[in-house]
Amino acid sequence: MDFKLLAKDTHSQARAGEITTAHGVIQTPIFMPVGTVGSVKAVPQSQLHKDVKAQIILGNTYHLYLRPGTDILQQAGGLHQFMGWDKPILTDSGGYQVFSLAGKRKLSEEGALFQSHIDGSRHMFSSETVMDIQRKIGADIIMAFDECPPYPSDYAYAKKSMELTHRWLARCVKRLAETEALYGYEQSLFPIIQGSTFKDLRQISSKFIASMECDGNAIGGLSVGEPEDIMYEMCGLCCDALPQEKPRYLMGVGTPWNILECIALGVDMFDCVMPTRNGRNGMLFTSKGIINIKNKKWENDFSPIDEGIDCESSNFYSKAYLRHLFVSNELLALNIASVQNLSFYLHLVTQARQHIQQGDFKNWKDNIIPQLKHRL
RNA sequence: GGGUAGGUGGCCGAGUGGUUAAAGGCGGCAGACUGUAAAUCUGCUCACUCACGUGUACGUAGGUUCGAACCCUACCCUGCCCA
Repeated sequence: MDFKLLAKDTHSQARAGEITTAHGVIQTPIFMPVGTVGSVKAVPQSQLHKDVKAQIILGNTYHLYLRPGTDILQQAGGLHQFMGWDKPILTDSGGYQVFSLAGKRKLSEEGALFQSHIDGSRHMFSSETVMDIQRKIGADIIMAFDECPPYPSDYAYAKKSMELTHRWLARCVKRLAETEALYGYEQSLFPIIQGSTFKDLRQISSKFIASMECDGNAIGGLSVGEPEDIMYEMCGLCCDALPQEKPRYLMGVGTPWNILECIALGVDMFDCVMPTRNGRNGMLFTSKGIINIKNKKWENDFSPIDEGIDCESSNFYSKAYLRHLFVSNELLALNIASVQNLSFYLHLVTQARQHIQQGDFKNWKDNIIPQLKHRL
Protein backbone atom coordinates (compact mmCIF):
# COMPACT_ATOMS: atom_id res chain seq x y z
CA MET A 1 0.00 0.00 0.00
CA ASP A 2 1.16 3.46 -0.82
CA PHE A 3 0.01 6.88 0.40
CA LYS A 4 0.73 10.13 -1.38
CA LEU A 5 -0.02 13.46 0.24
CA LEU A 6 -1.14 15.76 -2.56
CA ALA A 7 -2.35 18.95 -0.92
CA LYS A 8 -2.84 20.68 2.42
CA ASP A 9 -5.47 23.20 3.37
CA THR A 10 -4.16 26.67 4.19
CA HIS A 11 -6.13 27.31 7.39
CA SER A 12 -6.61 23.83 8.83
CA GLN A 13 -4.87 20.49 9.09
CA ALA A 14 -6.99 19.05 6.27
CA ARG A 15 -5.13 17.02 3.67
CA ALA A 16 -5.89 15.58 0.27
CA GLY A 17 -4.13 12.41 -0.68
CA GLU A 18 -4.18 9.17 -2.57
CA ILE A 19 -3.96 5.65 -1.25
CA THR A 20 -2.93 3.00 -3.74
CA THR A 21 -3.90 -0.58 -2.99
CA ALA A 22 -3.84 -3.81 -4.95
CA HIS A 23 -7.48 -3.18 -5.83
CA GLY A 24 -7.10 0.39 -6.92
CA VAL A 25 -6.73 3.95 -5.80
CA ILE A 26 -8.58 5.71 -2.98
CA GLN A 27 -8.73 9.47 -3.05
CA THR A 28 -8.69 10.97 0.41
CA PRO A 29 -10.37 12.26 2.42
CA ILE A 30 -12.77 9.37 1.93
CA PHE A 31 -15.90 7.94 3.44
CA MET A 32 -16.17 4.14 3.41
CA PRO A 33 -19.64 2.58 3.39
CA VAL A 34 -20.07 -0.17 5.95
CA GLY A 35 -20.88 -3.63 4.63
CA THR A 36 -20.61 -5.66 7.79
CA VAL A 37 -21.49 -9.10 6.47
CA GLY A 38 -20.26 -8.61 2.94
CA SER A 39 -23.16 -6.42 1.92
CA VAL A 40 -23.79 -2.73 2.27
CA LYS A 41 -27.32 -3.23 3.53
CA ALA A 42 -29.98 -2.62 0.89
CA VAL A 43 -27.48 -1.45 -1.74
CA PRO A 44 -26.32 -3.69 -4.59
CA GLN A 45 -22.69 -3.56 -5.68
CA SER A 46 -23.68 -2.05 -9.02
CA GLN A 47 -25.17 0.96 -7.28
CA LEU A 48 -22.17 1.30 -5.00
CA HIS A 49 -20.16 1.80 -8.17
CA LYS A 50 -22.51 3.84 -10.30
CA ASP A 51 -24.55 5.99 -7.91
CA VAL A 52 -22.70 6.06 -4.61
CA LYS A 53 -19.27 6.09 -6.26
CA ALA A 54 -17.76 4.21 -3.35
CA GLN A 55 -14.02 3.75 -3.57
CA ILE A 56 -13.64 1.33 -0.69
CA ILE A 57 -16.08 -0.49 1.58
CA LEU A 58 -15.89 -2.18 4.97
CA GLY A 59 -16.46 -5.72 6.11
CA ASN A 60 -16.41 -7.11 9.61
CA THR A 61 -14.19 -9.95 10.78
CA TYR A 62 -16.43 -11.12 13.59
CA HIS A 63 -19.57 -11.22 11.47
CA LEU A 64 -17.95 -12.80 8.41
CA TYR A 65 -16.23 -15.39 10.58
CA LEU A 66 -19.57 -16.46 12.04
CA ARG A 67 -21.28 -16.37 8.65
CA PRO A 68 -20.49 -17.53 6.00
CA GLY A 69 -17.30 -18.62 7.77
CA THR A 70 -13.71 -18.66 6.58
CA ASP A 71 -14.02 -21.95 4.70
CA ILE A 72 -16.56 -20.55 2.30
CA LEU A 73 -14.65 -17.30 1.92
CA GLN A 74 -11.47 -19.22 1.10
CA GLN A 75 -13.29 -21.44 -1.37
CA ALA A 76 -14.64 -18.30 -3.03
CA GLY A 77 -11.13 -16.90 -3.29
CA GLY A 78 -11.61 -14.18 -0.69
CA LEU A 79 -14.26 -11.61 0.04
CA HIS A 80 -13.67 -9.57 -3.13
CA GLN A 81 -14.47 -12.58 -5.30
CA PHE A 82 -17.26 -13.78 -3.06
CA MET A 83 -19.21 -10.54 -3.12
CA GLY A 84 -18.19 -9.33 -6.56
CA TRP A 85 -16.43 -6.16 -5.46
CA ASP A 86 -13.14 -5.48 -7.19
CA LYS A 87 -12.27 -2.24 -5.44
CA PRO A 88 -10.52 -2.01 -2.07
CA ILE A 89 -12.00 -3.51 1.08
CA LEU A 90 -11.14 -2.81 4.71
CA THR A 91 -12.11 -5.23 7.45
CA ASP A 92 -12.65 -4.26 11.03
CA SER A 93 -11.19 -6.74 13.45
CA GLY A 94 -14.11 -7.44 15.73
CA GLY A 95 -12.73 -5.02 18.28
CA TYR A 96 -15.92 -3.03 18.10
CA GLN A 97 -17.91 -6.18 18.85
CA VAL A 98 -15.88 -6.49 22.04
CA PHE A 99 -17.66 -3.24 22.89
CA SER A 100 -21.09 -3.69 21.35
CA LEU A 101 -21.56 -7.32 22.37
CA ALA A 102 -20.24 -6.67 25.86
CA GLY A 103 -22.96 -8.81 27.39
CA LYS A 104 -21.92 -11.83 25.35
CA ARG A 105 -18.18 -11.83 25.84
CA LYS A 106 -15.41 -12.36 28.38
CA LEU A 107 -12.13 -10.48 28.17
CA SER A 108 -8.74 -11.85 29.13
CA GLU A 109 -5.11 -11.23 28.30
CA GLU A 110 -5.41 -13.86 25.61
CA GLY A 111 -8.36 -12.17 23.90
CA ALA A 112 -12.13 -12.13 23.93
CA LEU A 113 -14.32 -15.16 24.39
CA PHE A 114 -17.48 -14.43 22.43
CA GLN A 115 -20.83 -16.04 22.52
CA SER A 116 -22.26 -15.87 19.02
CA HIS A 117 -25.28 -13.60 18.70
CA ILE A 118 -26.57 -16.04 16.08
CA ASP A 119 -26.56 -19.40 17.83
CA GLY A 120 -24.93 -18.83 21.20
CA SER A 121 -21.83 -20.90 20.34
CA ARG A 122 -18.57 -19.84 21.95
CA HIS A 123 -15.59 -18.51 19.97
CA MET A 124 -12.19 -17.25 21.09
CA PHE A 125 -10.93 -14.13 19.37
CA SER A 126 -7.28 -13.27 19.91
CA SER A 127 -4.73 -11.21 18.01
CA GLU A 128 -3.62 -14.36 16.24
CA THR A 129 -7.04 -15.70 15.28
CA VAL A 130 -8.16 -12.27 14.13
CA MET A 131 -5.09 -11.90 11.88
CA ASP A 132 -5.58 -15.40 10.49
CA ILE A 133 -9.25 -14.77 9.77
CA GLN A 134 -8.45 -11.48 8.06
CA ARG A 135 -5.89 -13.28 5.91
CA LYS A 136 -8.67 -15.56 4.76
CA ILE A 137 -11.13 -12.73 4.16
CA GLY A 138 -8.44 -10.99 2.16
CA ALA A 139 -9.20 -7.32 2.67
CA ASP A 140 -6.68 -4.76 1.44
CA ILE A 141 -6.60 -3.02 4.79
CA ILE A 142 -7.03 -5.02 7.97
CA MET A 143 -7.43 -3.74 11.50
CA ALA A 144 -5.60 -4.71 14.65
CA PHE A 145 -7.58 -6.43 17.37
CA ASP A 146 -8.42 -3.90 20.07
CA GLU A 147 -10.71 -3.19 22.95
CA CYS A 148 -13.01 -0.22 22.51
CA PRO A 149 -13.83 0.91 26.05
CA PRO A 150 -17.25 2.41 26.72
CA TYR A 151 -17.90 6.06 27.55
CA PRO A 152 -17.53 7.04 30.25
CA SER A 153 -14.62 4.92 31.46
CA ASP A 154 -12.57 5.75 34.51
CA TYR A 155 -8.90 6.50 34.10
CA ALA A 156 -7.67 3.25 35.59
CA TYR A 157 -9.84 1.16 33.31
CA ALA A 158 -9.01 3.24 30.24
CA LYS A 159 -5.30 2.86 30.93
CA LYS A 160 -5.51 -0.86 31.53
CA SER A 161 -7.61 -1.32 28.41
CA MET A 162 -5.25 0.77 26.29
CA GLU A 163 -2.25 -1.22 27.47
CA LEU A 164 -4.04 -4.44 26.65
CA THR A 165 -4.80 -3.09 23.16
CA HIS A 166 -1.11 -2.25 22.78
CA ARG A 167 -0.01 -5.75 23.78
CA TRP A 168 -2.60 -7.20 21.42
CA LEU A 169 -1.23 -4.97 18.66
CA ALA A 170 2.31 -6.27 19.10
CA ARG A 171 0.95 -9.78 18.72
CA CYS A 172 -1.02 -8.78 15.62
CA VAL A 173 2.09 -7.34 13.99
CA LYS A 174 4.08 -10.46 14.82
CA ARG A 175 1.40 -12.83 13.57
CA LEU A 176 0.95 -10.95 10.36
CA ALA A 177 4.69 -11.06 9.70
CA GLU A 178 4.70 -14.80 10.27
CA THR A 179 1.90 -15.45 7.79
CA GLU A 180 1.41 -14.80 4.12
CA ALA A 181 -1.33 -13.28 2.08
CA LEU A 182 -3.48 -16.02 0.57
CA TYR A 183 -4.60 -14.40 -2.65
CA GLY A 184 -1.46 -12.91 -4.11
CA TYR A 185 -1.80 -9.30 -3.06
CA GLU A 186 -0.55 -7.32 -0.10
CA GLN A 187 -2.62 -6.62 3.03
CA SER A 188 -1.86 -3.62 5.22
CA LEU A 189 -2.41 -3.66 8.96
CA PHE A 190 -3.68 -0.49 10.66
CA PRO A 191 -3.14 -0.23 14.43
CA ILE A 192 -5.71 1.56 16.57
CA ILE A 193 -5.23 4.33 19.11
CA GLN A 194 -7.26 4.02 22.32
CA GLY A 195 -7.14 5.91 25.61
CA SER A 196 -10.77 6.90 26.02
CA THR A 197 -11.18 10.63 26.76
CA PHE A 198 -7.88 11.10 28.61
CA LYS A 199 -5.38 13.35 26.89
CA ASP A 200 -2.26 11.78 28.29
CA LEU A 201 -3.45 8.29 27.42
CA ARG A 202 -4.27 9.40 23.89
CA GLN A 203 -0.77 10.87 23.61
CA ILE A 204 0.85 7.70 24.87
CA SER A 205 -1.29 5.54 22.64
CA SER A 206 -0.65 7.67 19.55
CA LYS A 207 3.10 7.45 20.09
CA PHE A 208 3.01 3.72 20.64
CA ILE A 209 0.82 3.13 17.58
CA ALA A 210 3.03 5.33 15.42
CA SER A 211 6.13 3.48 16.58
CA MET A 212 4.82 0.30 14.96
CA GLU A 213 5.39 1.99 11.60
CA CYS A 214 2.40 0.47 9.89
CA ASP A 215 1.04 1.64 6.52
CA GLY A 216 -1.69 3.68 8.15
CA ASN A 217 -3.05 4.48 11.60
CA ALA A 218 -6.49 4.48 13.12
CA ILE A 219 -8.17 6.40 15.90
CA GLY A 220 -10.61 4.23 17.79
CA GLY A 221 -12.78 4.49 20.87
CA LEU A 222 -14.51 7.70 19.82
CA SER A 223 -18.14 8.43 18.97
CA VAL A 224 -19.24 6.02 21.65
CA GLY A 225 -21.44 8.56 23.41
CA GLU A 226 -19.02 11.30 24.47
CA PRO A 227 -19.85 14.96 23.73
CA GLU A 228 -18.80 16.15 20.29
CA ASP A 229 -16.26 18.67 21.52
CA ILE A 230 -14.45 15.97 23.47
CA MET A 231 -14.41 13.79 20.39
CA TYR A 232 -12.90 16.63 18.36
CA GLU A 233 -10.35 17.36 21.04
CA MET A 234 -9.23 13.74 21.23
CA CYS A 235 -9.22 13.37 17.47
CA GLY A 236 -7.10 16.51 17.00
CA LEU A 237 -4.67 15.41 19.61
CA CYS A 238 -4.22 12.01 17.99
CA CYS A 239 -3.78 13.49 14.52
CA ASP A 240 -1.11 15.85 15.76
CA ALA A 241 0.79 12.95 17.26
CA LEU A 242 0.60 10.76 14.16
CA PRO A 243 3.05 10.89 11.24
CA GLN A 244 2.08 13.15 8.34
CA GLU A 245 3.02 10.72 5.63
CA LYS A 246 0.55 8.02 6.55
CA PRO A 247 -3.21 7.91 6.23
CA ARG A 248 -5.29 8.43 9.36
CA TYR A 249 -8.53 6.63 9.85
CA LEU A 250 -11.12 7.77 12.38
CA MET A 251 -13.25 4.75 13.12
CA GLY A 252 -17.02 4.91 13.30
CA VAL A 253 -17.48 8.63 12.64
CA GLY A 254 -19.97 10.09 11.98
CA THR A 255 -22.45 12.76 11.07
CA PRO A 256 -21.70 14.87 7.97
CA TRP A 257 -20.47 17.74 10.16
CA ASN A 258 -18.40 15.37 12.33
CA ILE A 259 -16.64 14.26 9.17
CA LEU A 260 -15.88 17.77 7.97
CA GLU A 261 -14.65 18.86 11.40
CA CYS A 262 -12.39 15.85 11.64
CA ILE A 263 -11.07 16.32 8.12
CA ALA A 264 -10.07 19.77 9.34
CA LEU A 265 -8.16 18.08 12.16
CA GLY A 266 -6.24 15.91 9.71
CA VAL A 267 -8.27 12.73 9.30
CA ASP A 268 -8.20 11.01 5.90
CA MET A 269 -10.61 8.08 6.24
CA PHE A 270 -14.02 7.58 7.82
CA ASP A 271 -16.64 4.91 8.14
CA CYS A 272 -20.01 4.95 9.82
CA VAL A 273 -23.27 3.04 9.76
CA MET A 274 -25.21 6.28 10.05
CA PRO A 275 -25.99 6.87 6.38
CA THR A 276 -27.23 3.30 5.90
CA ARG A 277 -28.87 2.58 9.25
CA ASN A 278 -30.48 5.97 9.66
CA GLY A 279 -31.46 5.85 6.02
CA ARG A 280 -33.28 2.58 6.58
CA ASN A 281 -35.06 4.26 9.46
CA GLY A 282 -36.23 7.18 7.33
CA MET A 283 -33.58 9.83 8.00
CA LEU A 284 -32.17 11.42 4.90
CA PHE A 285 -28.98 13.45 4.65
CA THR A 286 -29.29 15.86 1.76
CA SER A 287 -27.44 18.86 0.41
CA LYS A 288 -30.17 21.09 1.87
CA GLY A 289 -30.28 19.50 5.31
CA ILE A 290 -31.79 16.62 7.22
CA ILE A 291 -35.15 15.13 6.34
CA ASN A 292 -37.28 12.72 8.33
CA ILE A 293 -39.03 11.38 5.28
CA LYS A 294 -41.72 9.63 7.34
CA ASN A 295 -43.05 12.98 8.54
CA LYS A 296 -46.42 14.06 7.19
CA LYS A 297 -45.01 17.27 5.74
CA TRP A 298 -43.48 15.34 2.82
CA GLU A 299 -46.76 13.70 1.88
CA ASN A 300 -47.30 15.87 -1.18
CA ASP A 301 -43.81 17.17 -1.89
CA PHE A 302 -43.19 15.91 -5.40
CA SER A 303 -39.75 17.48 -5.76
CA PRO A 304 -36.70 15.19 -6.16
CA ILE A 305 -35.13 13.80 -3.01
CA ASP A 306 -31.89 15.71 -3.56
CA GLU A 307 -31.02 17.54 -6.73
CA GLY A 308 -27.74 18.67 -5.24
CA ILE A 309 -25.91 15.42 -5.91
CA ASP A 310 -25.09 13.39 -8.97
CA CYS A 311 -27.02 10.24 -8.15
CA GLU A 312 -29.73 8.76 -10.31
CA SER A 313 -32.20 7.73 -7.62
CA SER A 314 -31.83 10.99 -5.69
CA ASN A 315 -32.87 12.93 -8.76
CA PHE A 316 -35.38 10.45 -10.15
CA TYR A 317 -37.65 9.75 -7.17
CA SER A 318 -39.70 12.36 -5.33
CA LYS A 319 -39.88 12.90 -1.59
CA ALA A 320 -43.61 12.15 -1.62
CA TYR A 321 -42.98 8.83 -3.37
CA LEU A 322 -40.19 7.83 -0.99
CA ARG A 323 -42.40 8.73 1.98
CA HIS A 324 -45.14 6.58 0.52
CA LEU A 325 -42.69 3.67 0.18
CA PHE A 326 -41.66 4.03 3.84
CA VAL A 327 -45.23 4.32 5.07
CA SER A 328 -46.16 1.26 3.01
CA ASN A 329 -43.19 -0.69 4.29
CA GLU A 330 -41.89 -1.25 0.79
CA LEU A 331 -38.37 -2.65 0.46
CA LEU A 332 -37.50 -0.16 -2.26
CA ALA A 333 -37.61 2.57 0.39
CA LEU A 334 -34.57 1.08 2.13
CA ASN A 335 -32.59 1.07 -1.08
CA ILE A 336 -33.45 4.61 -2.16
CA ALA A 337 -32.76 6.09 1.27
CA SER A 338 -29.48 4.22 1.69
CA VAL A 339 -28.27 5.17 -1.77
CA GLN A 340 -29.25 8.80 -1.20
CA ASN A 341 -27.37 8.99 2.09
CA LEU A 342 -24.25 7.20 0.86
CA SER A 343 -24.18 9.25 -2.32
CA PHE A 344 -24.46 12.39 -0.25
CA TYR A 345 -21.61 11.30 2.05
CA LEU A 346 -19.35 10.48 -0.88
CA HIS A 347 -20.31 13.74 -2.59
CA LEU A 348 -19.45 15.61 0.60
CA VAL A 349 -15.95 14.16 0.95
CA THR A 350 -15.30 14.69 -2.76
CA GLN A 351 -16.21 18.34 -2.35
CA ALA A 352 -14.04 18.53 0.74
CA ARG A 353 -11.13 17.16 -1.27
CA GLN A 354 -11.60 19.79 -3.97
CA HIS A 355 -11.67 22.58 -1.43
CA ILE A 356 -8.55 21.27 0.26
CA GLN A 357 -6.81 21.31 -3.10
CA GLN A 358 -8.01 24.86 -3.64
CA GLY A 359 -6.83 25.75 -0.14
CA ASP A 360 -10.19 27.13 1.01
CA PHE A 361 -11.47 24.08 2.85
CA LYS A 362 -11.83 25.65 6.29
CA ASN A 363 -13.92 28.51 5.06
CA TRP A 364 -16.10 26.25 2.95
CA LYS A 365 -16.58 23.84 5.85
CA ASP A 366 -17.56 26.58 8.31
CA ASN A 367 -20.11 27.89 5.83
CA ILE A 368 -21.69 24.60 4.93
CA ILE A 369 -22.02 23.00 8.38
CA PRO A 370 -25.11 24.93 9.53
CA GLN A 371 -26.81 23.79 6.35
CA LEU A 372 -25.84 20.16 6.97
CA LYS A 373 -27.33 20.29 10.44
CA HIS A 374 -30.46 22.10 9.34
CA ARG A 375 -33.65 20.09 9.80
CA LEU A 376 -36.01 20.46 6.90
C1' G B 1 -92.68 -13.24 10.45
C1' G B 2 -89.81 -16.94 13.93
C1' G B 3 -85.04 -18.16 16.07
C1' U B 4 -80.15 -16.88 17.27
C1' A B 5 -75.45 -14.14 17.87
C1' G B 6 -73.98 -9.42 18.47
C1' G B 7 -73.55 -3.69 18.72
C1' U B 8 -66.77 -0.96 22.96
C1' G B 9 -62.40 4.92 21.53
C1' G B 10 -60.21 6.39 13.57
C1' C B 11 -60.46 0.65 12.55
C1' C B 12 -60.12 -4.44 14.57
C1' G B 13 -60.74 -6.40 19.28
C1' A B 14 -60.31 -7.65 25.02
C1' G B 15 -63.19 -6.60 29.11
C1' U B 16 -69.04 -9.06 31.98
C1' G B 17 -70.72 -4.74 39.00
C1' G B 18 -65.91 -0.91 41.91
C1' U B 19 -58.37 -1.08 41.13
C1' U B 20 -61.72 1.14 33.42
C1' A B 21 -60.33 7.06 30.00
C1' A B 22 -61.23 1.27 29.15
C1' A B 23 -55.81 -4.61 27.57
C1' G B 24 -53.70 -5.76 22.87
C1' G B 25 -53.17 -5.03 17.65
C1' C B 26 -53.63 -1.84 13.38
C1' G B 27 -53.71 3.04 11.67
C1' G B 28 -51.93 8.12 12.84
C1' C B 29 -48.15 11.84 14.87
C1' A B 30 -43.26 12.69 16.64
C1' G B 31 -38.26 11.31 18.45
C1' A B 32 -33.72 8.29 18.64
C1' C B 33 -29.89 5.84 15.87
C1' U B 34 -21.95 7.37 15.00
C1' G B 35 -15.52 0.83 13.62
C1' U B 36 -24.31 -2.65 12.28
C1' A B 37 -27.26 -8.44 17.34
C1' A B 38 -31.05 -2.52 14.06
C1' A B 39 -36.19 -2.81 7.24
C1' U B 40 -34.90 -1.34 14.59
C1' C B 41 -36.17 1.01 19.17
C1' U B 42 -38.90 4.85 22.27
C1' G B 43 -42.83 8.17 23.24
C1' C B 44 -47.74 10.27 22.24
C1' U B 45 -52.68 9.23 20.04
C1' C B 46 -61.34 11.46 23.58
C1' A B 47 -61.92 17.05 24.81
C1' C B 48 -60.20 21.38 27.74
C1' U B 49 -55.63 22.55 30.85
C1' C B 50 -48.39 23.82 31.25
C1' A B 51 -49.93 20.71 35.13
C1' C B 52 -52.92 19.02 39.48
C1' G B 53 -57.45 18.18 37.42
C1' U B 54 -62.28 18.60 35.14
C1' G B 55 -65.81 17.06 31.53
C1' U B 56 -67.81 13.68 28.29
C1' A B 57 -67.56 8.28 26.70
C1' C B 58 -68.72 1.44 25.61
C1' G B 59 -76.13 1.47 19.87
C1' U B 60 -80.71 4.66 22.06
C1' A B 61 -84.04 5.62 26.22
C1' G B 62 -85.26 4.29 30.94
C1' G B 63 -84.43 1.29 35.45
C1' U B 64 -81.82 -1.62 39.60
C1' U B 65 -77.50 -0.39 42.76
C1' C B 66 -73.62 3.38 47.38
C1' G B 67 -71.43 2.33 42.43
C1' A B 68 -72.91 -0.06 35.55
C1' A B 69 -69.32 -0.83 29.36
C1' C B 70 -70.69 -4.98 32.52
C1' C B 71 -77.42 -6.57 35.67
C1' C B 72 -83.00 -5.57 34.11
C1' U B 73 -86.84 -3.46 30.49
C1' A B 74 -88.18 -1.34 25.88
C1' C B 75 -86.66 0.30 21.31
C1' C B 76 -83.17 0.84 17.04
C1' C B 77 -79.46 -1.47 14.07
C1' U B 78 -76.19 -5.64 12.07
C1' G B 79 -74.74 -10.87 10.94
C1' C B 80 -76.39 -15.88 10.51
C1' C B 81 -80.32 -19.80 10.36
C1' C B 82 -85.55 -21.16 9.43
C1' A B 83 -90.09 -19.80 6.88
